[in-house]
Amino acid sequence: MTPAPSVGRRATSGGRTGRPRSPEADRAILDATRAALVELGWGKLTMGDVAARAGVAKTTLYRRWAGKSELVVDAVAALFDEHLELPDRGSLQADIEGVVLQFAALLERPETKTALMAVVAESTRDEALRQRIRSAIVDRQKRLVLLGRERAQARGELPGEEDSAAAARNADLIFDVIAGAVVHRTLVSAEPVDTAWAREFAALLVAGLKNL
Amino acid sequence: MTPAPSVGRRATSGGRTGRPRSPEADRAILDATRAALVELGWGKLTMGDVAARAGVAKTTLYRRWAGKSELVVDAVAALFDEHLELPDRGSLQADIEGVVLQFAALLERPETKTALMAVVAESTRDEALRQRIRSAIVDRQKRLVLLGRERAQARGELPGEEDSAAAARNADLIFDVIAGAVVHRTLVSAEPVDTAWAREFAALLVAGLKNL
DNA sequence: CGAGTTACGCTACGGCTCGTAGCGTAAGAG
DNA sequence: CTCTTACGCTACGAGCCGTAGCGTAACTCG
Repeated sequence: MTPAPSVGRRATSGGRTGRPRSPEADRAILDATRAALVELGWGKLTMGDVAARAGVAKTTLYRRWAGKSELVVDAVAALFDEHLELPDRGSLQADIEGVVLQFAALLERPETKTALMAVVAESTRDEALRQRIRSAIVDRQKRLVLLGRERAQARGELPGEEDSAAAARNADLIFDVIAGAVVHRTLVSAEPVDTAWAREFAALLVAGLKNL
Repeated sequence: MTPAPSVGRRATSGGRTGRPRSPEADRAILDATRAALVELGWGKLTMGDVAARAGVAKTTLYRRWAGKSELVVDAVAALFDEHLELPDRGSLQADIEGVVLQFAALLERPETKTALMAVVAESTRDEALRQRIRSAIVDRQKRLVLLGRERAQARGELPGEEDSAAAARNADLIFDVIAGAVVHRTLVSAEPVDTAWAREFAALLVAGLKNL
């Protein structure tokens, strides 16, 4: 959980004087942002519109977020916080299917569908935004991959790694394969990620991992 | 090759009367679009700026393309036309490495890097744009996958498919895995796709395909 | 060659969004 | 009660959008 999505941070109850920022405003703004994404999509979403929906002055938005990209990242990051977990389903194959379906469920929401690619595109020219996306969204996803591999190794399905650098590289590879495939299927091919697809994909990946 | 990137088509030399559209203008506009993408990125690229660079009136752009998205799709599609091929490297593993490096080389160009994700994001709310991207870019990529699989089957590295519907599903799966992984590695993880990564990825995929 | 048709360049425009400044007011801390 | 910071509101210059209108250029057909 991000305690304060603001740009200039403050300790929540630590010494700082003056009027505190309204937490209700934060919630209202992020809710309004998600609603606007659903109705308008990334392209037609404007700061003024979000402010109006949230019942807040436009200047208040700019006091907390540098622009549309940062605002939207925080708005969708909250969804990732709420909906990402990895229950132990007993086998590597089943765990992968689970995480795939979970990624897909998030990506198929109209809010995230229209927003994620857009902010990533922006981030190719904005290193700070890239870092924000990484810490707010990407790293949270990657944790599931690391957890899944640990479990598989504990079950004896996968060998433990000798070299820790190679282990890290391998985790990055697996992460790019899983997340990339789901994203590409959903947004580029525009085909649904259903249980059948998840099963075939997981089978392919497990076969690869066990026979490397 | 797209003979005419215009919206309203005309037969090139067929009966139509009136002044023909200037092919030099087309080239100049698409060149200017790519140059503007390199310098400004998707977000700050404007139609007026492209028109000025191309030495063309802004109205001329709008006579041919409905908007920024369509223009950029055609501009980057030309790059895919020029740089996509699949020389036979003798093995499935080597062919995959080749196609991965080729995708990556395209994605790492500043023009495509900033533009591809952006237009895909737009396309989630614009079916016509989605089709344009599909026919101008995605289908061209997918051909390489189909070709690579045929070769592998001819070499005896992969079994021939029994069910043609299953074969098509499988090709889609492989395509999403390859393209998705490369895109995710390049744009989200922002790590380079070098020969080492390509080798590891190809090894993983080949192991999966052979042991399904 | 002349008439018809389409493309082009140019100018101008209303409309929208951006991001900021300035002001008076509200809400906590000491 | 005073200090400090957040808030709402208004207003603004700037930039871009997409289109209309006009005169001119290029090509086809009779």
